[in-house]
Amino acid sequence: MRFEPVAPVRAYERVVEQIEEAVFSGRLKPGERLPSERELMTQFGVGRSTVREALRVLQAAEMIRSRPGDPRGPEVLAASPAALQRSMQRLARAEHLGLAELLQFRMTLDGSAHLLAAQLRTEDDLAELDTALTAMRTGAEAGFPEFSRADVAFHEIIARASGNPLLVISSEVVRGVVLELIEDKLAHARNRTSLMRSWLTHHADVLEAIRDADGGLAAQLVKHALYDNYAEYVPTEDHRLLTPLLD
Amino acid sequence: MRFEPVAPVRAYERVVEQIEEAVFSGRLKPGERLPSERELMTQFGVGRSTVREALRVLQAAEMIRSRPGDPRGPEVLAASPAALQRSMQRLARAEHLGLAELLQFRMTLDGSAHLLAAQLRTEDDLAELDTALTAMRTGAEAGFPEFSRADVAFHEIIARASGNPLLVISSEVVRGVVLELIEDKLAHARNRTSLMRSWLTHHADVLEAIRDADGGLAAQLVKHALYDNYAEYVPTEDHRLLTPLLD
DNA sequence: GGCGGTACACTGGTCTGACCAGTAACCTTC
DNA sequence: GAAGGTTACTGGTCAGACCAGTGTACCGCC
Repeated sequence: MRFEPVAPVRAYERVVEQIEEAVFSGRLKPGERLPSERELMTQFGVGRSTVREALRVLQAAEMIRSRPGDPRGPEVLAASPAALQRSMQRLARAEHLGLAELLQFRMTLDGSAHLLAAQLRTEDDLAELDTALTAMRTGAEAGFPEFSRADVAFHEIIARASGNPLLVISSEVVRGVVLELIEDKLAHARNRTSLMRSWLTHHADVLEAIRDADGGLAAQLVKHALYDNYAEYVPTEDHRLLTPLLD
Repeated sequence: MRFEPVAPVRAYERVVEQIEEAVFSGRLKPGERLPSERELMTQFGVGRSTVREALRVLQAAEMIRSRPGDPRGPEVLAASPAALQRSMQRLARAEHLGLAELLQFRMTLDGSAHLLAAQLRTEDDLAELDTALTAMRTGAEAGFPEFSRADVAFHEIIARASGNPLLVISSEVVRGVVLELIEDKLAHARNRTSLMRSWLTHHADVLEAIRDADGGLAAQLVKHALYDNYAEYVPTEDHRLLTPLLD
């Protein structure tokens, strides 16, 4: 017979639990409001500092948002990958994750997303991808930020067509972390224009493959595209991490 | 010319930023201690409640841990995927992620990990996998928890051999979320023994494939193993999400 | 009656000061 | 030197206060 170590339960933790439970169970829907801190403090029977620490934790988890002066109280937020993204960013910084690892991971995720998307895509998805591609073409002339937005949209449609929200979120998260790592290198206009041109042709090919329901090809294309466009920023000794994914 | 929306910067946020920066830059290493709350409050020039809210945020991010009474102060923790796991768990609950999506994601991750591991594995990795497999054999007779531990170790060695910490962490996280979802269904001893037997033979095959550096085969095997063992818990209408990954 | 502006009640953010239970190191005692 | 008690400090919690800011209801003006 073995015993478990006991950990004292803090008051603010129990407050967090109750509010969390209310949100997860659906009793509190996004957009609805929590009672004010002073009201919560009487309902929970704790001091205001305890309530506030609980709200801070929930706010760090991106579950609520409070604004001073708003008489309606703290707002319950819709679930978002923002907290996940922050956790991953912190981990990437703390573990000193290199571009190679991130790129490897993104090639994996995007490859699978494309594979699945090619086999599960509907006609609506194809139409959306068409409009996203033309948006990229016009965006390329308007400037890098516009192009980038259209590019993100294209990727997101594919990830969504894969039927897996986790793929959508993870690619988005990793994409953000990667861009944060190399954004200074992308600052030069020369790199940008060649990058945009390259991505445009690649995306057209990918769309073709997805239309043909050729998942293997689509996955190949996107992995090669990522490699071709970003490998130059990866230390040469790390290339061996990437190449196995290309066959 | 466009303007950015301004958001007031809270005092506790600036405290968080400074401590975070000290940890990320390496000035504060894991195991080291922060000054006490009362000391921090004079150093930052803020009240104790502000310091405490900042520490709460950092604690929610799994960066520090504080224990009442410890005169050495709050402890700086090593980077861990715990926060990531919590974020993903919350997201899974809030988005009502089903077993199908989670399993699809895990098949993707583990497949890639096996593919990479087969091509990048060293002799040491193979030796470790050998011992892990025998540990599973003996663990299977000792009981489910022991077996489960050895099983996790096996997966972790493979993930580590893939050279990608993100794969290690993500599989671990998703694995945890999946198990939480079906743990009640695994409670029956009958299910457990057949599960253990099934995993043992599968793992032996996988080890073979990895030894032969046949990444494609290893990936196939693990995806099929996951499908065979868990698909029964997936609603039939969601099977179409999984099957495209099996070819 | 419609419309602007103002007053007010209330919000969250922060600070101060206090008390408690618990820890770990020190210091006594044998 | 070991055992046990003392003590100075820790984090957890509460109470009460002040401030800048917000949304609304009200009121006077046109």
